[in-house]
Amino acid sequence: MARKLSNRFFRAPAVELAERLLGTILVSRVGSVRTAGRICEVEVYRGEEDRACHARNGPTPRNRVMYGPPGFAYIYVIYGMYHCLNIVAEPRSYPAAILIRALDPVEGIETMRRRRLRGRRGHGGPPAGALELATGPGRLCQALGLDRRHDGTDLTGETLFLEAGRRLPRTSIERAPRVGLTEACGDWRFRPWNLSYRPELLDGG
DNA sequence: CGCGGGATTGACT
DNA sequence: GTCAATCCCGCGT
Repeated sequence: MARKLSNRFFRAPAVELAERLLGTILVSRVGSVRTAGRICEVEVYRGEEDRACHARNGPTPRNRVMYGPPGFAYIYVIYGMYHCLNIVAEPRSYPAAILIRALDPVEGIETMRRRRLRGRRGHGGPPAGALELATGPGRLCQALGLDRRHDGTDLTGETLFLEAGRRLPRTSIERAPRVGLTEACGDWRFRPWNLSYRPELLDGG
């Protein structure tokens, strides 16, 4: 059994935590089923001054978890039909979170497939293209069975937690601007706070 | 209380 | 490449 990461792991500056999250295994135990994937893309949202961060206008009912201690899940609804999972970073009262944008599935893959099919609009027939299980923040929440009820979950608990994985060398981490931001974010739009790696680096390459 | 918009996705031209 | 789905949030009134 892999080592579950303790609260100590989360106590790091947000960008550093984002680097350390890459390559770890995110595990959910929802409905007594275990599903897990290796984190391969994350994004940093940090501080009220960050115009892309949900805390940009101060504390609200939605973002309250971001103002709490690190190591908790901040989950919100987006576009009325998807959810996004974040991991709270930085000390209490400093709002910051790491958006989990993509996983490489490693466990419970049939469950993930079932949840993704059930979650599709229209409950339609077979997918036209390949069914992406956990690439994309909305998709991975579906695959892991996460929704608003898991907002505020302690990531050292039994429902949603991390297991140690391979720590990536900093030089193998790709840095890019965050995805999906508008010009209203000003220069914050271009900060290279999207972190990812090429999965083949962990497949033996 | 109304209204604009969103850290997305999937279907379609 | 375009565009609709779908609804909660957060702000202005």
